[in-house]
Order: sequence, then structure tokens, then C-alpha cells
Amino acid sequence: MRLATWNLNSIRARLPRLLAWLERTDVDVVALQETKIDDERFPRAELAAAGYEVASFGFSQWNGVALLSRVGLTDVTVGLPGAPTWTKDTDTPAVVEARAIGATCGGVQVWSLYVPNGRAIGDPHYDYKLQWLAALRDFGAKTLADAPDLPMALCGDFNIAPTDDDIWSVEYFHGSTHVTPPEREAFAAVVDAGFTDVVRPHAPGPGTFTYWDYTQLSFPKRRGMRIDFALASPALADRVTGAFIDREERKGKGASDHAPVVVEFEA
DNA sequence: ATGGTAGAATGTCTA
Repeated sequence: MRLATWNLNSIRARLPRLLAWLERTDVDVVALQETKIDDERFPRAELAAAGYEVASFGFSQWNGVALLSRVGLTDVTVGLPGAPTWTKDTDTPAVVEARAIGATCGGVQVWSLYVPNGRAIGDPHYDYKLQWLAALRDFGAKTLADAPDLPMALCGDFNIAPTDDDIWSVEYFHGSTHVTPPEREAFAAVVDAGFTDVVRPHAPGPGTFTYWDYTQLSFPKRRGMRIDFALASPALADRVTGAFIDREERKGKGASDHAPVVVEFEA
């Protein structure tokens, strides 16, 4: 079985690329982030024609997550249990954003996660990010406490580079989000809850990235970050046979700023 | 190529 995670940065802008990528990559399950579309307008027919069932969670032009599967898609859960809400100011009601969706696909509980960016150290969004990650850790820990042998994958854009090997320049990111000790500790807490980064052994660093900013010619200059992950429960991690970051997909006109990350495991 | 990001509710926020 082949499982992928990909921050698409708009499924409308990227649908032809997504369909071409699905055809040549031969993946069974895909966790998508930043679909930037509401559920009504999600291009289900095009994906069904390509052989995939769809579960989506999106409200508007921001955020949005989805799961595509050709090995079954059941027990869909919309939203991360216990996730904090967000409001941009005190006059606006706080809402649950479209940042998590889970389902059972081919016997694996797969999650597509879009962790809040954090924006800037000290910004309310930064605290929201840390709260969101704490909810993810709590949910993961509780799920594995109840079902220690469950094959489960936490896939998505975590908006954290866990170590200095995961950024192109320590100096460049000094004072920025994605690399601060509280963010790295929040990521480590998810790992400590029982979830292994199953891609890293197959894509060693330093200098191995999943995201390159659109600006400043970052991609050709190899100035990126490793912020997209597939974290596997013990029962699933034991079955992993390979993984890769599809850097080729970042090339050319009309690419997302994130590359897909693919994991292979024994059925 | 003498510049230099992209996407969405086309205006300005988000990343």
C-alpha cells in the first residue's frame, strides 16, 4: 500500500497537476492540505473518474483538508477531537477551522492535518498553533492507549522544522516561527505519544526538504524546510518498507510550494 | 529572462 501527504495549495489551481501526479505515482491513499475550497465545490467527479473516493472538510478559500482513497474510505471524522477554535479578533465568533479529517482507508486510520502556521512569535496564532498541537498529542495518546495495535498515520503539514538539519539556514530563520523550542517541543510530544517519522530513515538530511517558499528563487537555490510529515503508530511503522519526497513535483510552472511525501508499507 | 511568489471572496489577507 502506498500513502501520500501533500499540501496542494489550492485544489482548483492544481487539479490537472494532481490528476497527472496520481496517475504516475500509483498511490492508494492521499492526505491533502490547503485545498482552499468548500465541500460543495470539491472536484469529486474528477477524482472519482481517477478511481478515488473523497472525504473533504473545507469552508472557504482558507485551509481545507481532504482524504482520497482507492482502498476504502469509512468512519470519516471531521475535525480534530479537542482542537482549539480560532478568531481573528474579539468581535468575531471563534470557529473550528478546516484543519483535520480522519478516516479508515485499507485498514489504516489515516489523518490529514494542517497545523496552524503561527505567523509570528507572540502572535495569538502562535499560541493557537501550540494549543492545536497539544490537542493532537492528547488525541494521539488517547487513541493508542485505547487501541495500542491500531495502524494509524498522522499525515500533513506540521509547519514545524523539528531540527536545524530541517532548514536551509539557521541564521535565516532566527527569530521566526517553525523552529522555536516550544514548537519543536510540541512536535516532539506528538512523537513521544507513539508516532514515528517513518520518512526520515529513507530521506536523510541535512538539506532534505518538503517545502520551498515561492519567493527569492528558493527552490532552485535549494533553500527549503522539512515541515511535512507522515508519523506512524507502532503497528504501522513496523510495516513501512520505503518512503520518498517527490521533489520533481515542485518543479515547473504551476507547482505547489510543497512537494508530496510518499510512504510504502506492507499490506 | 536584466526580474524575481502565489492563491483566494478583486482586494488584501494568508502563507
